[in-house]
Amino acid sequence: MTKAKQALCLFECLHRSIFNSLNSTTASLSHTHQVHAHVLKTGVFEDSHVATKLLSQYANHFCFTDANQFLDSISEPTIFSFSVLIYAYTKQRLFNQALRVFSRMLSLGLAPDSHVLPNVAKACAGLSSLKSGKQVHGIVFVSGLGSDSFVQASLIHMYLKCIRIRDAHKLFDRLPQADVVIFSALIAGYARQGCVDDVKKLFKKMEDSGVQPNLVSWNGIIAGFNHSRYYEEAIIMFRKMHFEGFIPDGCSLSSVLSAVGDLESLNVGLQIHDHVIKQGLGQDKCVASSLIDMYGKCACPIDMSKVFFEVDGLDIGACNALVTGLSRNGLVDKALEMFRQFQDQGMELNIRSWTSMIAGCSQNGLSIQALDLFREMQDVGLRPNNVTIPCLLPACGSIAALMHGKAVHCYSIRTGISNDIFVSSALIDMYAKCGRIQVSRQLFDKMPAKNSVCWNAIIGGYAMHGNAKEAIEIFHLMQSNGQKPDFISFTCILSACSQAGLTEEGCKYFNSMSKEYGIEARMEHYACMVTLLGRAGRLKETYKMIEQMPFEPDACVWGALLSSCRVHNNVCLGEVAARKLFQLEPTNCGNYTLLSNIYASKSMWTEVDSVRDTMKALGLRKDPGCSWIELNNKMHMLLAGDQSHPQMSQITERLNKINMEMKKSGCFPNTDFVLQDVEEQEKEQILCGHSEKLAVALGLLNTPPGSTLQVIKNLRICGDCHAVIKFISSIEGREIYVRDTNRFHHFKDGVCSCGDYW
DNA sequence: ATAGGGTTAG
Repeated sequence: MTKAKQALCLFECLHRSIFNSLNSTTASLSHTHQVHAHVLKTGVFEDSHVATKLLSQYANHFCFTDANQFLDSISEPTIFSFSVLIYAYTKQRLFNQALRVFSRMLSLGLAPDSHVLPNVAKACAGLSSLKSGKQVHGIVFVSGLGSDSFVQASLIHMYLKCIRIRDAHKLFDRLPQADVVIFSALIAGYARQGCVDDVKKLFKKMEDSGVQPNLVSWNGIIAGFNHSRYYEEAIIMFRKMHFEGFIPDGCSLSSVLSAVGDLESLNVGLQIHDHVIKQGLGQDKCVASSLIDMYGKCACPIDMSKVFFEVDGLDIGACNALVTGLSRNGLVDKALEMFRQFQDQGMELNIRSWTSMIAGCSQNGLSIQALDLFREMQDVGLRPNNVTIPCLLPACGSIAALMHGKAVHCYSIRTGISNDIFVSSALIDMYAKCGRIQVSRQLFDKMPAKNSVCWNAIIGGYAMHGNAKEAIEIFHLMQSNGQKPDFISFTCILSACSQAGLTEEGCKYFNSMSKEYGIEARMEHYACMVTLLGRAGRLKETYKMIEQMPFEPDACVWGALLSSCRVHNNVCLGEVAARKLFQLEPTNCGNYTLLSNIYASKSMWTEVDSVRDTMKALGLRKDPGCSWIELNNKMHMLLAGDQSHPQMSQITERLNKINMEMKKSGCFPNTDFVLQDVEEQEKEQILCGHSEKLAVALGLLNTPPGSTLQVIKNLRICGDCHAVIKFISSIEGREIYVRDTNRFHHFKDGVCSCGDYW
């Protein structure tokens, strides 16, 4: 053998070993780089096999920059090279990039083959881009590859993902013969649309054509029904599959568990959990996530945590399910703790994680925290979407953070999600809670499509503002527009009637519920009726209604009665309601305070002391009155009697001045509202310290004359404060909105929108 | 190197 021949042989061996070393999918990145360098030196990269191998290695390592550079360096890239890159991009769900590579391939005049087209169709499906999908279909048509079964299946799949089930079916009907893969894809597509009958029909057709469904076919149906919220159907199919002798795998179990969770069927959930254990699928990430989700939805936080801690390693799905489940079960502090722990552990939290935590805070009264998290989320580079926004907005509404709410509204417009039905309903509610009912109405009128949530949002908004006329108008408009009222609509309309003192109207609507609409009254409707009748002073009638309720009244109903008794200072019924409430919610301070205030209004100081002693013995402290005002984008919180605000001396000075003015014009402080056994002068002092007055004074100090003020209070507005704020609105020429626990008070020119009825 | 099925935010 000549030396040259030996060298060539050696080179070939080397070449082959390099080639083989890249066969392993686990070849390290540095090794790939070494081979790349070697290949560049020796020039063998013109070998398309080596080029393909190198490209796929880079793709496996997510090194798309290197892969693209390499592709650029090849003088005459083959269709293989492009194919590999498109495949890798599709696999990484980087569909846009996959399509970009494909169009580059086309521009070089390379004709697509039956291998690359399915991946391209898959990228279109992944993007749900019907436009690109149709283009690919056109290319398939021109290329004459339309009869390739892989290509056909991928096109059908693309149309299904783009919710073009008819187009998919058209292609399907043209197939000479469909195999199990095609049937399964189409059936799953129908299930995703919730077309129960079509699924059954196709299933029969499949069996008639002699095609046997397999596990994947069943899983597609179960997942599809779960996706389209046909939860019962999903469970029925799971049972059927089991009955047919298929052993459910991780895919079947995760889908069916999700459906079980939404139905809150704990017993079924427990059975399926047994199944999971039997199959040894406890470590499957998706199964674990849906188990956690299921226990969370079935109000079993302990079992939920157990599943979470039994899974090895952290999985984003499981973490998100845990955070959601904890908040859902009122353990929002624990949820926050876990959320921070995940962050500390370097977990890469996604938009769902943040949205879930924001929703948890928002729904559990932690409004400020929700707003902080929203900011923090954007700081780490995540963009809120059409789910995040409706989760955050209730927090803005709850503390009347109008500036934040407006910013979120602008963001929704910029990102094109403001027409989303959930987003716009949440905006309507937020503006109403921030006192801007006219803005709510404008948004409502502009909505292109409305569901009951939107109608209820605007009716509820009007109710909160005491605009019963508008609320009733919309309630009827809703029906003439073909939208049937649901039980929430009635809660809104009843509360509107009760705010406005429309007692007879309210009774009429209440009676029509079951008679005309077939909606049985729920707890919240009875609570509204108690408020409605109670406020009108018809306390005996109210009590009779409670006694005749078809189910056991809850604390809301008794609480409504107790509040009415406080309004009319009815000791006898108040004691009855309070006794019930002390049993139902022994740690709710508000109930003790109300009873004590009823006694105090009748100067029954011994009884007042006795209630106070009970509270002390239970370790309870009265909820302090608390008001908020948003000034220059910052929320200020003022507590009754609290002196700690930096502008407190100015506040006091301003209030004293107003007091003098009032006395001059013949108005004196109404010390009946001080429910303590103290001297008259001290009573005046106490009234001056009420949080709503402090907040209004702070607003006067920090805003230009004539501008509108808005205050929210955690308790019902005090009668003296109501009188003082009316006076302020007149002498200062200001519109002042005060939202208390029940409704809005709109003070203008010395009168209040509630007509002094609240 | 190519086609069908999974979970976790409102």
